[in-house]
Amino acid sequence: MLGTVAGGGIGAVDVGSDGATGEPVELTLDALPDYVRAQEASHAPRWVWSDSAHWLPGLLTSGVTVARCHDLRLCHGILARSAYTGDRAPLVTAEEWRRAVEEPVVASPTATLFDLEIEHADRATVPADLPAALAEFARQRAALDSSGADGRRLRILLAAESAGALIAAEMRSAGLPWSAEEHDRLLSEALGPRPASGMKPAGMVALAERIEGALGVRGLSIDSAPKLLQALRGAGIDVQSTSQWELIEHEHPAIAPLLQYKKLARLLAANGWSWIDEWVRNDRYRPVYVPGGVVTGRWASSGGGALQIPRRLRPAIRADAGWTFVSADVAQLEPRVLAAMSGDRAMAIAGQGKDLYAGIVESGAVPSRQDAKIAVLGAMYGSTSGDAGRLVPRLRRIYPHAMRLVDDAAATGERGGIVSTWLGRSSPAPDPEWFDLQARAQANAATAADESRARRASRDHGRFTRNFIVQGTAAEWALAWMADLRLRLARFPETSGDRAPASGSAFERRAHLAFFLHDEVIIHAPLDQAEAAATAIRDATAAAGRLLFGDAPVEFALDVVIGRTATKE
DNA sequence: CCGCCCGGCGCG
DNA sequence: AAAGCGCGCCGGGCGG
Repeated sequence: MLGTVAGGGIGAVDVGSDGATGEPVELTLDALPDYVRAQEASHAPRWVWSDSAHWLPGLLTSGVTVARCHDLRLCHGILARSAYTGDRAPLVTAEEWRRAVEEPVVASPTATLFDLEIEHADRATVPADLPAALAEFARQRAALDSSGADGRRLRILLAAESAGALIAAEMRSAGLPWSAEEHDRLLSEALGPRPASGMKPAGMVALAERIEGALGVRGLSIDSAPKLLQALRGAGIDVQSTSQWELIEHEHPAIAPLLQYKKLARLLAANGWSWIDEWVRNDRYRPVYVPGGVVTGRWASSGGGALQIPRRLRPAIRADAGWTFVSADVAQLEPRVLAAMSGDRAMAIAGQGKDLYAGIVESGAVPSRQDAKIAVLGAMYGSTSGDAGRLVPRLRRIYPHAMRLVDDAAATGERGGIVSTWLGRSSPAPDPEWFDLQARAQANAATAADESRARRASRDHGRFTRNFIVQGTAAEWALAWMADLRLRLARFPETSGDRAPASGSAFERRAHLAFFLHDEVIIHAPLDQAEAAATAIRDATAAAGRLLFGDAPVEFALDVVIGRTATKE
């Protein structure tokens, strides 16, 4: 247990596995890293602290890593909302911890970008002092004890969520190896050489001229959607918006250069040269990962768009000399998770082997792989029209258990109810306006418009809860996967080879996690540890499946690639 | 001038 | 004009 004490020092208390607390120790901030290092060496406790994002960056900067923690902020967020929690009342009424449920922490990227001092991570989030931490930990233990058999799943979820907080901080500390040179080369190839600041790259200027010529307009502001729309319509192109999926339907000489222009404009704005200047230092990109930042339990990110790096820039992810990447992604994670949680044997069998969609085609449900994909995504997202609307009912016949689970989740959501993931992360209730809308539609004075608005809101929320249980369970599977993998990698020997100067912590001197994207990890590994890291990923995949779903016959198929650039496919 | 919303598009 | 979930970020445009 770690917390601040009056006067600005640090207080620490040993917490036994039975929850018994020992004598408090008082430390100065400077003495903290050595204290934590010593505790790790002697008995590797599970550190209980207010907020990993508060405590860990400074420790990592000092070269200290911790094996396990219990993150009170993240765990409060789960327990205070979970339908699995027996008695939530004491947590819900703990006012000072409410932010943990209401708003995920988004660190200020500018404040913490290259300076991982503890002071900078000290944002107003949840209480960081020792008495508050002790009180909250006691509430959380009591909440778990009141949860009966569901407590087992919640405990797994809390451990996985807390491990995710460690991984997020460690990955930020390590950074993603990134070649600014390769990035610049890719940009120049697409856009032309870097222009003076404020100027458009030559590639975009040339396309703009072609677009103006084709539309018969001079001085068009292509970047202004209203002006562009007006110009398109003026040229006889009957569109309602300027989005690419609508433009692509029309035949006109302006369309091709316009679509190309939009691609380049996006690349320049989101990941152009100023992105490199802002986010890449010493061959490292250091995004802020936000564990639990999405209601479903997925991570969010803040700063540089870490979870939206375009595929075409993947070649800029470049391992250090003497190192390589081991990249792995899970094929069709979400449908596999759905098969497991619903106990749908037929769907599980379709997923035996690499490609679940091919298995669905073999089952005879649909004629082609593309149809299988549309049908499965449609089932999980709640599509009712188009190809998906036609294909989903076939799935309902062949995989009744899987479909029943998501259909029930949707029905619950349409009524304003709450659904939960496999391990017990629960969906937020609709806001009061939603219930107002439903009540108004039920009233005697309700108009047809009231009823249709209410029905639409109801369906919208049903699609949200339908997807919530699958996306959320996939997210906790991924957390369990990474948590297991992280501890396997931590047992690798430290490499004796040369290392880039950016390295600070011990975990960076062996194979370590460098990137995570929902169903995909990238490990940065010394060349001689790459094969072992690949094995660790495969072992972690099996372990995560067992931890969540026991002996259910579901396979989680992996694509593993070893190489110095982290390209996919 | 600032904050906010929104269209649009990148990722899963 | 998206059908069909979850995000973050950008620039334009608007209201204050």
